[in-house]
Amino acid sequence: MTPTATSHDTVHTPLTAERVLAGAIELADRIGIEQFTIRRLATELDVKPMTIYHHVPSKDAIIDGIVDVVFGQIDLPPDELEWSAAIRRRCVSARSVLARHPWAPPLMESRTTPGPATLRHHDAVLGCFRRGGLSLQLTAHAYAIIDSYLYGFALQEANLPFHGDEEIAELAEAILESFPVEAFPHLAEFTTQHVLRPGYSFGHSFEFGLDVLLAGIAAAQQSNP
Amino acid sequence: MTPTATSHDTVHTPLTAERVLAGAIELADRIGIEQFTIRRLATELDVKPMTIYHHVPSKDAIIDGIVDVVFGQIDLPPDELEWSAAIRRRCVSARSVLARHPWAPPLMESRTTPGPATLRHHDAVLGCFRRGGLSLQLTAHAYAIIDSYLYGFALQEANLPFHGDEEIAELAEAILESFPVEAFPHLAEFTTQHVLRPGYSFGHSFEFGLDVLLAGIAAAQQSNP
DNA sequence: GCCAGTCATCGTACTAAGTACGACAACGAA
DNA sequence: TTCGTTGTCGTACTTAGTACGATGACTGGC
Repeated sequence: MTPTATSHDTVHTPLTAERVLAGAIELADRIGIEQFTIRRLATELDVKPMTIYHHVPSKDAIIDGIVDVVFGQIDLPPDELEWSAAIRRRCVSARSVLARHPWAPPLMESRTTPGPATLRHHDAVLGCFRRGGLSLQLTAHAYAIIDSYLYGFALQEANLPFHGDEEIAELAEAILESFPVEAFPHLAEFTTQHVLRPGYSFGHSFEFGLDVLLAGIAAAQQSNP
Repeated sequence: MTPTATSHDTVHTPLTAERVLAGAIELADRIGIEQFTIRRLATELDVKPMTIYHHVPSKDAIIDGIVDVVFGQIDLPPDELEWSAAIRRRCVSARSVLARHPWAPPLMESRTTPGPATLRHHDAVLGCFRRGGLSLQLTAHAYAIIDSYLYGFALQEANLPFHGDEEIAELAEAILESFPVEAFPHLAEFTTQHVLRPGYSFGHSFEFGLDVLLAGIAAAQQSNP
């Protein structure tokens, strides 16, 4: 580290809050939120740790910020579609966004200071239900159950400890070997006869459940006009 | 701190792994998982930090352990009930358990080394679906969507930043004041016309959504025998 | 072209937390 | 009594968040 800049270094454009957040997301995606530290982020951004604090006030503010960025990545329900189709689109988009950021699901609903993209997102979803003719009461139920399902599915999907057919087989065998088959017969059956069969994918259930919920909301709307 | 034991101290029964886990749950319930540290737990248990490591190998093992304890607190689906009623009971029980332990929802599905109560729980739920006559395929969908909904709801409920009518009003006003009403009209309407009305409770939506999902699964069972 | 002020960057250091290592004391069995 | 066993703890190392203040580069006004 000579005091004069090493000549081969490309001149860095000054760090900004946006670059900090973008780097934070990239790092969290790669190593997980547990391993995510200011020091590692600094290395990633090619600066020293304290430099980061000139652009964001704290690690917590970074978490707030990246959650808002993720909200911004989710497609809003398109105005031109009928409400249930629009919400469906938004949910499918959200699931794919949350799958790209496995650290996000537990955090999306835990921030007490929502950012602008978060507010815009909630406003758009509420507006979609209302334009579809749902009462405030039913809108509340609908939003609560749809998002519960969405975040819960994303949470489970993000925590699947495998990402391919080989890994799933390894893990399943490890768990199965940890207890006698007679102790948990249904778990053993389910694992060997279904999960380990080719073609199994947890994600296949997503649209099934989503459509059940949307149909249930639509039915409630009919029966209570 | 004289080296000889102060005479008025009641003699401590020796610490055990169970007492460590029980204390950990109590502490996490009280101060949250973020604030939960080995050092604080030691103070709580009236021992020094390193004593804890004679009964559990690491903080991570404590997390594994308390998650398993929480699984053990959830009622299993009763054998004598029809499958959907039995699953319903189990879900209602789970929701109330998870509400008592707000730190738990994000962790329940993220452990790679499930404990005995966790395995027993999953085995019982799978067995309930199978005894009800659901195919393995439908059982997989059913379990995935029911648990997504359950954990998602618990996650949202655990993260509600208010716990009474006054707090909710405070927070809502703080959020509403942070932006012009015209910017997010639906959010403003929803908050002032519904959330702030007496009698609103997020939790009221739980059984509505749960019943929609159970009915959807039953319908799928009929149409594909 | 010079200078003072501004601003991004960073070095140092403090505090909190997880936990490895080994000392020590209390207690039971030989 | 003695020795081993077992639970308890003191010390200390490492990693992490971040407060404080210094430093160097860059800028607008002269």
